[in-house]
Amino acid sequence: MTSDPPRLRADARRNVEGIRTAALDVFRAGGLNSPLDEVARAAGVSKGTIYHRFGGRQGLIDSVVEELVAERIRGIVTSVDAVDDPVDRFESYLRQIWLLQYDEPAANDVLLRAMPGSEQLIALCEHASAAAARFLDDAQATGTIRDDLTPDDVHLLIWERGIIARACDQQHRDAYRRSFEHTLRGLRSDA
Amino acid sequence: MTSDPPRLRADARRNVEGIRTAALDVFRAGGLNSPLDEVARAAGVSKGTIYHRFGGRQGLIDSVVEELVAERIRGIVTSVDAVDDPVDRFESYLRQIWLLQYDEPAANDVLLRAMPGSEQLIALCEHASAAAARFLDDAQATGTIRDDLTPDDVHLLIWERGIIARACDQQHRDAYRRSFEHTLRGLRSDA
DNA sequence: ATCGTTCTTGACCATGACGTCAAGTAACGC
DNA sequence: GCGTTACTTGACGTCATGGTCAAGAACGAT
Repeated sequence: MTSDPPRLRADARRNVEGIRTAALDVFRAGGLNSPLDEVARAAGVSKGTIYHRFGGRQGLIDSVVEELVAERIRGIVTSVDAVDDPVDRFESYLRQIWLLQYDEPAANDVLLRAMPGSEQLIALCEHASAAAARFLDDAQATGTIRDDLTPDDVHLLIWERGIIARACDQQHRDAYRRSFEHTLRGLRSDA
Repeated sequence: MTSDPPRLRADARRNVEGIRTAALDVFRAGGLNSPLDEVARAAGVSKGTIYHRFGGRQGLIDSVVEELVAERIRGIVTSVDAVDDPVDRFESYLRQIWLLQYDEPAANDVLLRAMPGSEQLIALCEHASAAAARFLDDAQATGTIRDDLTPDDVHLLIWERGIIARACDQQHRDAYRRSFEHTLRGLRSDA
């Protein structure tokens, strides 16, 4: 199972590992569009090696994205799942996703991107979407959250926050939070 | 007054005009970051001429920005000024600015940018900011708009919308409107 | 019509990214 | 140890942008 393809030579294996590690660091810090040269430098390897081993950016992303963000997103879903009040649950889901988008450019890229890649990622996104729809539904049932709100709206709100978060070097976290609280309030039913 | 600097040669005058016109078109369609080569092509002139005549992008912008957006922004302020109800006035100001940002990339760039330039532009922005502050204040006086809202918040809301509008090729106008209505609702006082 | 001056041109350099490949290097099997 | 083959390298090609400048073209004063 480790040696499906004939098995790599020792230096190759070493490099693959080094590159993955470097990619985790670099992508974590700068998002999935960080220059590959930077990853190469961080791995102490030449750009060519990355292309040779991973086929290019997409291959590299596929190979690390799971480890990069899956846990974070799944963590949010399960931790939010434990919240009792349906409205709190819905709102804290959004808050946490929004903050994740601000704090982790890579996760944001994943949430934003048209999801080019891996099976697991698609599953992950569906997991999150399904959870979001569930949270929304429960919250609407209490009458506190507007019932003209659709899962697509939620999607859109996340997308928009992602776009804003990408420009975050120009905005402080507090301002970011303050402003999404406005939006959040707007999702509640009218008096 | 027309001939403060010694007066240009005929071809130069012709080109300056052509470039300004082309810049209006190009910037209108693609925002203030459109490649200067595109402006040059549209003006039937070489890139060098633009640099020679306007000193670069900033100079060119300075020379057309007034004509490009001032009227739109002033128009919004005065038209909104005529609205009776203070809350309507405030909200329709935001709606109109936000739509302007969607519809006119160049205006959006002006609203977004740290305002590098011209005197008149600074005056224009202060005019708009002052109006916004006034609208906010009046609206808050009615008790319908949250009174913890500051002019800075309004600024921020406009900035954020601008960032989103920049990515608008990926979003329909209706979705854009729908989502800013959520935010708008969130600016009202709690029951 | 001529000539000095003003203007314009487009080829040129720079930057920063992606992506490729011939040639050199190092691991592995024997 | 040594040859074979897998691996790596880094120089190179490309594209899209911003920006410059010497040399040639156009103007207009005389």
